[in-house]
Amino acid sequence: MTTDLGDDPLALDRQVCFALAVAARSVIGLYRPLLEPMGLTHPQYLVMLALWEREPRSVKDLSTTLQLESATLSPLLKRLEAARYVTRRRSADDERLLVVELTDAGRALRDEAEKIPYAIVERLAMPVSELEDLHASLTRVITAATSQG
Amino acid sequence: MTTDLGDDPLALDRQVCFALAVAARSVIGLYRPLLEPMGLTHPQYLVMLALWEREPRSVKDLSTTLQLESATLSPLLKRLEAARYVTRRRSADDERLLVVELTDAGRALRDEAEKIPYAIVERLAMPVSELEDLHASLTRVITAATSQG
DNA sequence: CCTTAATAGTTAGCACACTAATCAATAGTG
DNA sequence: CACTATTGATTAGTGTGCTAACTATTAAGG
Repeated sequence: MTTDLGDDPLALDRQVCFALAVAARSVIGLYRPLLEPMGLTHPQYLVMLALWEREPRSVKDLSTTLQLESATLSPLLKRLEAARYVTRRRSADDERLLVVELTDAGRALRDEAEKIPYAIVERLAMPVSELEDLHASLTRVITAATSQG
Repeated sequence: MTTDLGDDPLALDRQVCFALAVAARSVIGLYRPLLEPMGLTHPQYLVMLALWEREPRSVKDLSTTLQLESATLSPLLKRLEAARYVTRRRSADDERLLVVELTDAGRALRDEAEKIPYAIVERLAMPVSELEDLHASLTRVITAATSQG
């Protein structure tokens, strides 16, 4: 028994993957002008969010938390280090681990960043409840897609 | 009056942008093993979907439809041409326009692609109704984010 | 111990995706 | 008709994001 996806399963305007890709790019585009004065890209912002929550963290820890390959994080973290927002050093306990820590400048950036979520919600001009519904729905998709892709 | 976003507006697990980015990457990752035997990446697949719907299309047309910059599409279309799935030629009416058309091989690929949506829905193991809700929700976000970002 | 396997990061290479700059063709205006 | 602005596409440069191959460290087994 196959699922019924209508007469044209390849119709572009029905593809969830297309809507996901466009929505992600659109929303990230909303962050661009807000992050640019802080000298951050969106993925760098996500790393900073993780570090503002808990610090220090290893690359492995960031990789698990942000669902990014260490191959992606490596150069990104080097750019954050060049921007003087983080430091990178090997752990004394386990020299395989690279420990990422915020600098004072990186910690100070948090105050500035506090404004961003409000600015985004304002620009989206959507009820917060609908954003919460969307978030819950996305979480279910992530679980489904990563459980045994 | 400011919107109430709770006690920590920067909490990673509440960021819709984070959920959007992870969901998009996760779902696109689901397509990878299905598209790889066809020699397509996910953005290339979206271009093919657009062309299977209507053909020929200019780069400008694809740019509007897929919400991608022509700077992104230019090299992508050259790769699709190298793979013998499309042809590229200047329009006779308006030589600014580059006309993209499917080859026979590109058109034939559609039969193979028909299976993909069903394979994805099966892998996601989510009710189609919930995917439809998500799609509607994403469409509203896209409208909100692109209306006057 | 010593070999072997597992783990953590880095590097290289490919493919988006964006901005900015450029170029050619067309459209609009005096 | 000539001048200018607009439009459509390409190129260059930066920054993800992936896989695969590699190095170094640690853990596990005989």
